[in-house]
Amino acid sequence: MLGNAAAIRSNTQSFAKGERIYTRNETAHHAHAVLEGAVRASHCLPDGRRHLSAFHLPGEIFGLDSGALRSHETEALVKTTTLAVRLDDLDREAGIDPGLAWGLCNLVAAELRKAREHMVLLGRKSALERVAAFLLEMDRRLATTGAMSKGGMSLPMCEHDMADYLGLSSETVSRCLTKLQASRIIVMSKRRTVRFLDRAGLHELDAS
Amino acid sequence: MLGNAAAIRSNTQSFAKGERIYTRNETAHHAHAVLEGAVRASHCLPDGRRHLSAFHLPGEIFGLDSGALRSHETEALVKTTTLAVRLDDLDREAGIDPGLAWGLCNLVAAELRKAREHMVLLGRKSALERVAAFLLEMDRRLATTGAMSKGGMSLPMCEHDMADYLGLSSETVSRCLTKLQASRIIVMSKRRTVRFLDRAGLHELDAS
DNA sequence: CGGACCGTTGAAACCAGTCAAAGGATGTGG
DNA sequence: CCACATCCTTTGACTGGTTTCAACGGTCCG
Repeated sequence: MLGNAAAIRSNTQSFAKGERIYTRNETAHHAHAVLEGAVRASHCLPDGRRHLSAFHLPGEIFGLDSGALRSHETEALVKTTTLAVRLDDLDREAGIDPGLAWGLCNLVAAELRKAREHMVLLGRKSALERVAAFLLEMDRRLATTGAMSKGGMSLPMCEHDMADYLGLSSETVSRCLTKLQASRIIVMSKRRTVRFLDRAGLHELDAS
Repeated sequence: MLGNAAAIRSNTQSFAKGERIYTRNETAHHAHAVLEGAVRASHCLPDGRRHLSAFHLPGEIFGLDSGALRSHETEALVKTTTLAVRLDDLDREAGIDPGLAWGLCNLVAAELRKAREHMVLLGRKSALERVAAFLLEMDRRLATTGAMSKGGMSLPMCEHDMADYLGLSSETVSRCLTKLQASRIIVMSKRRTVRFLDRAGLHELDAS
């Protein structure tokens, strides 16, 4: 979807675990398509409170939602490679190629729908509902990648990141995961590895 | 911005207070530019909990963020007129006119940035911070319209709608507004009419 | 082997939700 | 123009889900 047009320069970039990809208020140079790994987009309040507005997983795109300056910062959660596309090329080509511009518009619109859905979670769901919804979301989005083995789904983020994505404290996330295991709805054999025992039960808890 | 191209049919539509503009799961036919009035976008959970993902005010656009089917419903808060643009025309013209497609893409991207900022509010701010942020947001967005008279800013939505937008209960919104008045930061002379006494104090409470 | 990070669990405090009641505003129809 | 019903707003008392604080064991990595 990105980088098909000949006049758009792209290159793969690699980021180590924890490495910053871009920072708030920095000039935006590239959009990225995640090839491998995982990325978090974080917003901080002056007093240090943090919120993650998105995770970006393989096959997904980020860094398009920019004015001239970045509104948030992004970091690699694990070793990550992206296909980086120069925004000035994209801007120029999108001004010429309507198919490209319209395709990008629909990508961003889909992103907006997801964001609005997440707002409902943040505004109206209980802690257990949020965690259940999160697991189902990750299951869906990781399904296409190598993160699903027979042992279960391997999550790339720590519980603190989940908490900041879900508007909870990390302790509450831990308690919810413990409760889901006690209810025989999931099992976590290894750290960050989740297997569903009762998917219908999860959907019921999700409440959406 | 919308409807400039000759081949795009548009017409003004009028909606009474409380009238539905479109419903969830309905086929999307039009995008709208608000000419006058105000619109709420609402999402409901199966058990009746409601969340408002956006208010749309004069000069703003909504209904672009759609796949084939609407993901949420929209209603007029007060008597509202919109410029309605046929989505099939838009789709066809955007496939031809790159300037149009790219302009729409940037509109949607701006919408996405606003949505992500609102997530921070929903995920990490206290009730008082949310209400303070809301008042400042409305002040900014209503500044261009006739909603600002010498008596203050006239809000088009009730406190229940504010609550569902901010992820609070309407009682909590009422208590926060009362507290802001007791602190001499705002005054509400008439229902839904707010005047700022201490704008710096509001920004301080907002915490962003 | 040591240290930082991660995850778990318990106890206590607190913020916001819920329930309830009452008064005020708005709009309708007689 | 008034009577009445409905919706909106405010306020109090209580409840409870989540956060906070703290401590501990486990894991990963240098």
